[in-house]
Amino acid sequence: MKAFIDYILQFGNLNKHQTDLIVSKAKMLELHKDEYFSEAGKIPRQVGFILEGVVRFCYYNNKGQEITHHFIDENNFVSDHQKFEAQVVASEYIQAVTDCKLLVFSKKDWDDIGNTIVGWDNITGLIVKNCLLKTIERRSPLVSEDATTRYLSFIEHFPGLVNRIPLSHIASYLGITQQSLSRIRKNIR
Amino acid sequence: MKAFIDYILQFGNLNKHQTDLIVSKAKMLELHKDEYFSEAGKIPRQVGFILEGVVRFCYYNNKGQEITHHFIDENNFVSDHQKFEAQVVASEYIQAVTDCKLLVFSKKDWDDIGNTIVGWDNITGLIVKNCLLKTIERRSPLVSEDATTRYLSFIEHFPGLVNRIPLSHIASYLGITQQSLSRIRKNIR
DNA sequence: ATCTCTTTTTACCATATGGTAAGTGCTTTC
DNA sequence: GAAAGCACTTACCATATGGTAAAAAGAGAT
Repeated sequence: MKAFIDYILQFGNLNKHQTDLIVSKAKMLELHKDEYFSEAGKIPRQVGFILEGVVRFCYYNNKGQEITHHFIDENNFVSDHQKFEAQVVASEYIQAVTDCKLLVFSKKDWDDIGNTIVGWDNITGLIVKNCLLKTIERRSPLVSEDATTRYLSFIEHFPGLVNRIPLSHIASYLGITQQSLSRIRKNIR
Repeated sequence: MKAFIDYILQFGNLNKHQTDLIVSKAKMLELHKDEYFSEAGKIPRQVGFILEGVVRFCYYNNKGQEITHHFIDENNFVSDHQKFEAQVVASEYIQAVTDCKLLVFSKKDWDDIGNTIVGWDNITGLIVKNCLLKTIERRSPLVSEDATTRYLSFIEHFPGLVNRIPLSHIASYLGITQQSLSRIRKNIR
């Protein structure tokens, strides 16, 4: 819980009274491996903060292939945020890659916090911007890299995740086949 | 100028008095093809709004290759925004791909607007978020697509830009060689 | 018009990656 | 302990893309 508050305080100042309010709204949610946090075709009902575990964002392209385009691990927010804020149906899945423990906030509680704490919208705005920027910094360079470099970039950007995520998901994230990634792993060692 | 105000009003309400203030701070800037709007190693001094023309964001990778990772055209803001807000040196270039006309704001004028207009930070926050999201939506899918699909995606996401941007820049953006792109163009028609 | 410079297209071969298929190893279940 | 189910690795061949080089096509200047 401290990690959660610390995370938020990076983006703005809040007093004890305010952080207590936030914490009081948080519910605990456990997800088993492969369970969904939110699903395509459904309205995202909550914002989460990962205490333990890893989730991935994925969608299906027009060939029916499942594309993983983002991973999130401990001490980060997880949310299909545009869709959550607008309360409209999502077009992608957020799925637990490992068993997970999260703090979650319902839309109502999230809005309550915003209506009570002056400056909360500002803080969450900064957090969202920060997450989007990190996503771009990780994903965008892959476009111009070859498969081996992509894998090395992945290791650099997600240190500690390589051994916790199935090879097939990493390959999908990197835009290569799992056979290719397996071959690359062999060549590297 | 109307297009500029209309753009801003998409993200929040402002009265005539407020929009007049904003307009009064805007300076006109013309860039010739290939001139830089901001440069790696220098602090970005201004935020721009493109009235005419196209710019690109590019950097050099560790092999010395120039990588174009973003295009911006008419009626959009252009800014190395993180670096501009923090007033720290940039690590990439923003260059005019065609002759350009822009409205620009110095850091001081930009801050003045923020200190005068209540809610301005909120509006600019939404604009930045919106731009980042668009960037991700355009760039991220390329990772998992083959060269032909990338080119078709480009045409879809940047309609009207294909004929205004040199082939080499588009190829770089798509992470393929210009020879490959030329071959793909031939195969498509 | 001619020349120069830039941009785009072709060609040829080398190579990385994909597709299909099978094999290995690990974990779970009964 | 055998069977079954996953995850990962290998192998083989087909193919898309890269690298090098040259030719063709445009654009601009004198």
